Amino acid sequence: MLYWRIRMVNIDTNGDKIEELLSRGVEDCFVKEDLKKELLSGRQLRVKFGIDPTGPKIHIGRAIPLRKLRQFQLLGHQIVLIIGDFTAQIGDPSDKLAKRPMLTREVIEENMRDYKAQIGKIIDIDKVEFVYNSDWLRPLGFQEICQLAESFTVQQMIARRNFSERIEKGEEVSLRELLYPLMQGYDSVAINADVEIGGFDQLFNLKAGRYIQKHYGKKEQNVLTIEMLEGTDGRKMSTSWGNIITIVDEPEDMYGKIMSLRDDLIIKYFTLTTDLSLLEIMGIEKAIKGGENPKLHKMRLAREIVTMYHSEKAAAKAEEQFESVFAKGALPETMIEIKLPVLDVASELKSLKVIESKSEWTRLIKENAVSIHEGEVISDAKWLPKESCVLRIGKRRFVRFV
RNA sequence: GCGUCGAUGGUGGAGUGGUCUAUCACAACAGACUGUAAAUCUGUCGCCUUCGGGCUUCGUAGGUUCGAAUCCUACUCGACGCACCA
Repeated sequence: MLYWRIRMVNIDTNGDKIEELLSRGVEDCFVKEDLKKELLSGRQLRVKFGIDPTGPKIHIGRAIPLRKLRQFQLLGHQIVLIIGDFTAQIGDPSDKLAKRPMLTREVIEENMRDYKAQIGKIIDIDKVEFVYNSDWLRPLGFQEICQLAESFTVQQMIARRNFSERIEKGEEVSLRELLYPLMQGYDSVAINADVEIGGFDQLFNLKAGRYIQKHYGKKEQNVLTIEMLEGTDGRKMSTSWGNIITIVDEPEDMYGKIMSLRDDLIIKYFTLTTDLSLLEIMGIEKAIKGGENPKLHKMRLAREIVTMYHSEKAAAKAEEQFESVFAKGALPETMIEIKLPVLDVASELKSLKVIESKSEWTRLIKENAVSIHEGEVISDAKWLPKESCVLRIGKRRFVRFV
């Protein structure tokens, strides 16, 4: 009896939580008042988020919108994740000033494989509705597409910045790219979205959803754009810069990367990537401004993040190792080993890729960068180890002779 | 198809006949300092070396010249314009 009750959900309408949901890490909220009203109404909202299945690894920047979804989920709202398998094949012009190549079906499948396991670290996957937008986009015929295209004028479309810029510069903008926002907007119609979340670069696409929903006689979705997070060195996050932290990084690795974060980003990282209360974060900010050692707070940040994606235990262990290796200069647990009768250290190291060339070796020697662990500095490029020992090159490279 | 312009070290980007391993910035590496792999400062940053020096780089292949990243020719790739579609 009363089976349907099982499906009913309690919606949390706590005003403070809603306020935080609407502001923390949020770049822009459109229409804020309406969304607030909806959240307070006690109705379960359908929250849309599009997953671009091109990037297989989730880094902590990409995790921010997911964490925002989590907040919605904790209040009891329904998350709908749209796997953009169809749109990804078309290619999104959003943040790229260049055209993107079409992706093959196989590549998308490949990318999607461990995606779900990753997002499961952040949101409760069992409560999430997963949909593929090829389900409704692929069957559309030309007639329907024309009807859809009726929702936008060319003027509206080319007013978009990264189209207009390219047109001005005389670069080409393919018709296909103009179609992209229509498809993403149509997704909102297909799933009856009440709210859509996206990065700030998605603003145009998100708002397109509103036009298109209206065109189809539906209520317009509210839009929440999320702040972008800089990489550990302060530049834009990018795999090729090597400044990203993925949520599947090993604990030690994750911890170390966070410790190399620039001091001025500590507060932003706390705000966007942890669950610490805003009050507490303000306290930290004040403490650092008051001259407290930022290192301590950065360690706290590293602990929080590692705990979130691994465990408290892993975080403690990572911290311990970090302290012993970097702060106290102890040896790492594993290092490259070379069997002892060695005739030429430089070429040996070169073949093991410890150094790039013999010239580099000569330079390192000149810079007093090579030493026997807890022993003398080596100043002769032709030095040979007589007995087992550990060679330290710079701060981070260690080689053991056995 | 025709035409114009461009291609330089991990990246961006100078250099238009010799003084060019090639300005500069970023990245990277090392040293000092420290609060950590942060910040800052200093140095290094093609390869090999008996440390004297030697050798090799500027899209590819030739050519001119005593001498080329720099001039000429061909080719490859890229950007743009024009033509075709009408």
